[in-house]
Amino acid sequence: MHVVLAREPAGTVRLVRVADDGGTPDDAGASGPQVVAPDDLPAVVQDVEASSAAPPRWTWEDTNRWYPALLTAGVRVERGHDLRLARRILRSSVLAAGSALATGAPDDWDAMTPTPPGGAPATSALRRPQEESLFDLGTAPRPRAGGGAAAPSSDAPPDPLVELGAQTAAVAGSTGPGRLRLLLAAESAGALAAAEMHHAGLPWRTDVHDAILTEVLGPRPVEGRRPEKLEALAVRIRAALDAPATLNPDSHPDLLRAMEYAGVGARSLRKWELEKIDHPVVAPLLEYKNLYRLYTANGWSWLEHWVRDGRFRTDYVVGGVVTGRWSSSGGGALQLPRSVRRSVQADPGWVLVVADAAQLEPRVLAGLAADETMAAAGAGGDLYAGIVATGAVPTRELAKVGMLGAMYGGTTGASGQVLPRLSRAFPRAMGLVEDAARTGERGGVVSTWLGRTSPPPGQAWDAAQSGALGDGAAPDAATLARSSARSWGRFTRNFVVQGTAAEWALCWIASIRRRLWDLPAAADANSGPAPFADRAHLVFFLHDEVVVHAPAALAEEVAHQVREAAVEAGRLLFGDFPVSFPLTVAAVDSYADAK
DNA sequence: TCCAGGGGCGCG
DNA sequence: AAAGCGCGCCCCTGGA
Repeated sequence: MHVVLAREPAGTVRLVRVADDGGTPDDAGASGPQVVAPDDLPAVVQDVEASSAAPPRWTWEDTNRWYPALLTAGVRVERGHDLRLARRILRSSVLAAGSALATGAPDDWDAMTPTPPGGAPATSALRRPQEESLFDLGTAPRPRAGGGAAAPSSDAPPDPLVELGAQTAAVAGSTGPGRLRLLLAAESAGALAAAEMHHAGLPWRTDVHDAILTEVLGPRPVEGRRPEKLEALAVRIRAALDAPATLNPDSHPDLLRAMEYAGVGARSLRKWELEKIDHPVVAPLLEYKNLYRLYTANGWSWLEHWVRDGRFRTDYVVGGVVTGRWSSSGGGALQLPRSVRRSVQADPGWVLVVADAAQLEPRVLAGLAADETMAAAGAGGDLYAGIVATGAVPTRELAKVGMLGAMYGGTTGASGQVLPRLSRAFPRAMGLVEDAARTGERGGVVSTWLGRTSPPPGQAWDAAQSGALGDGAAPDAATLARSSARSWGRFTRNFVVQGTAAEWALCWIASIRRRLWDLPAAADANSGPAPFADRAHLVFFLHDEVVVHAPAALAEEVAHQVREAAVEAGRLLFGDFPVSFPLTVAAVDSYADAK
């Protein structure tokens, strides 16, 4: 059953129960719309959640518009339906292509911008790029505006009841109602998990982070100056180039000019290119770039702006990537460099259970393509070793680069060379990605296993294709057409794999959060705010990897549940097809100690 | 003074 | 242009 939350003009909230088939629920009893004041909502939600035989699907226009305030009040819900996310999927899915929802003109739902966690409406005008540069006032990655359990804003979207009806009809009339239902449920569960992870935050030891920075960069400098290790390297760079003290190593044009003058022979400042060059400037320059990156991206300024009260919080953007992966906004949460992961530490008496899915994408491809040979190669735990064991390729490294090339569209080097052998050994899996590539090259769309569909190429792509037509077309027009066609083919090739892997990961995380909630609360443990203060809970999610913060006594049980969740995710997607999804799981004090 | 874009690198 | 997918975010530059 759905419980739809609708904001009324008076500021009150109306709860309307809707059966899963779109009708009126037959457990009439207490049903009928219920109107509550916003302040009373958490208690009402809690009550419904506790008294229902099967937990209802809380249905709202945007999870972040409602759920953060519930969490702040200590209320957690089991299931949700995020209308905004669901609509985005249904509008473009080929499975629901004929539905009224998909064929209708764009409306306010399509124009909706996601609400950041904390509930404040997104006011894009407030978001401005950085206004200070590194050495005048110090880097300032800007935290989001907002925060606090703001009342839902007044720019109400159209009626959520109407929208739910349209979505239910679109799914029911689709060519894959089961798949779409699972996809929408998983996407919505992801939205709940994302809000919960924002609420809980990732445990972050400021003192440990500071110690790392001080060791690598030297003490924190006063504003406007480089850290001493960086400054020393700048001096060495200038010396190696015989350049004046005015040479600013942060200025690429300056640096390239000085390097050209010194006869270094580099065309760019990319790391891989510098590494090929034999010149005294290379070593200090590479080290400078390395430390500079740490200083600017994850230095003291980052720490000040993104870590509060021992927790790092980012805005997870569910479905922020076209393929269905999440992105994040704030703090570069999905790019935390290994060098600072030591700072992620469990609270005293707690542990971090870190799990990642081994070779997720090729395994997903095996399931997608129903390639039993490839699935069997993965049965032993190391898919690449399994591929070697079939005799398809001689080494694990070749198996790995070959599979990556197949999924990304690589054609050159070792990965291109082993492709024919992989195609012979695994015709179904290789055939599936090849078909996806051909479809993209023609300008077509492809879909993930559960029905998320790729966007069609844009106007520039169309123009490039038609530009190559006709006798008068310039030769480079044909080149452009071919290269953009191939490029789009690489995108669609990867879309089916990356997107289905994201679906597996959503099912995994959905299962994990449900299982964790079923574990016993720890009587004497206290970590962070309710409702997770005494319970194991998710604190980080990175495409194919999760971190759970758990009372130490529950470490083994959590690890077990995380593994069971992976099995469940595999079943949800691929039923009895014998593809396995093994995990690497570690219970550690510090994130740096995993794997 | 503002801001889009280039170059670069972190993560999966 | 590394050899190919998907991102966020840093700095600086240079034109408006």
